[in-house]
Amino acid sequence: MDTVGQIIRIKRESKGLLLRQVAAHLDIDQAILSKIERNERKPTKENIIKISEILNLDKDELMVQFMSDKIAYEIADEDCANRVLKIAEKKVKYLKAHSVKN
Amino acid sequence: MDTVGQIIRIKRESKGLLLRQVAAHLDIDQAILSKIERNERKPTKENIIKISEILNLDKDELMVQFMSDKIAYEIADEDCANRVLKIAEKKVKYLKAHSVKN
DNA sequence: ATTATATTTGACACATATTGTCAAGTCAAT
DNA sequence: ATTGACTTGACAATATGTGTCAAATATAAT
Repeated sequence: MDTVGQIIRIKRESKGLLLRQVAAHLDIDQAILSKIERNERKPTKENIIKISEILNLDKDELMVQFMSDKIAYEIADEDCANRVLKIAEKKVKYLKAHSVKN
Repeated sequence: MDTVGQIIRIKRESKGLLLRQVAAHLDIDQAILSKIERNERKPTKENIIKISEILNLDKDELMVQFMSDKIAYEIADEDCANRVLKIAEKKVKYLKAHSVKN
């Protein structure tokens, strides 16, 4: 089960890029990127987009990993976690069906 | 599709309690409770616990509604929302299986 | 062993979001 | 018009998120 951080680090290293180089493209300090890769900090959506650009990762896929990470950590300690996800699914369906269209 | 706010308001009224009375038990201003019931503000977990106490609502059930609300609103606008939930489910399973036992 | 380079760490600053208070406003029933 | 319940919006306090910076710690080359 890969975390977003692991995915990023492995890909960055496989491309032979330095923290400094990738961080420059994200316009953040390399310290933050270091922490993101070790799951000590969470990336912003902007970070995810820029990272997928420079590392040739699929943006949508990385975003899915990012958001599912976030949700999983949010509820993993609850014993009713699965019920929460089931009901959230229903609510998403409902919201999508009833939201104002763009 | 009921929101947490609706559930609370209906139960409070069925018990003939005033905002003021319930809010006092939660130790918050009634203005907040009013907003919570109209889904203008989100309750904290503490709020949820206290509310379930005074209104004789099932705490776990209310918590499930609360958290699923939160997650649903978080991701409803994403077109990959369902994939996110599916993968979050896997990650929860993984985290539960590998977490340090209490 | 010294130097050079890459990464990690932690203290701090700043911005934004959350959570609450308060007082004035609306609304319905006398 | 007064009262009681609720709502609203401006504000304050606090917590959380996002980033910088410089020092500490690897890692690798000479």
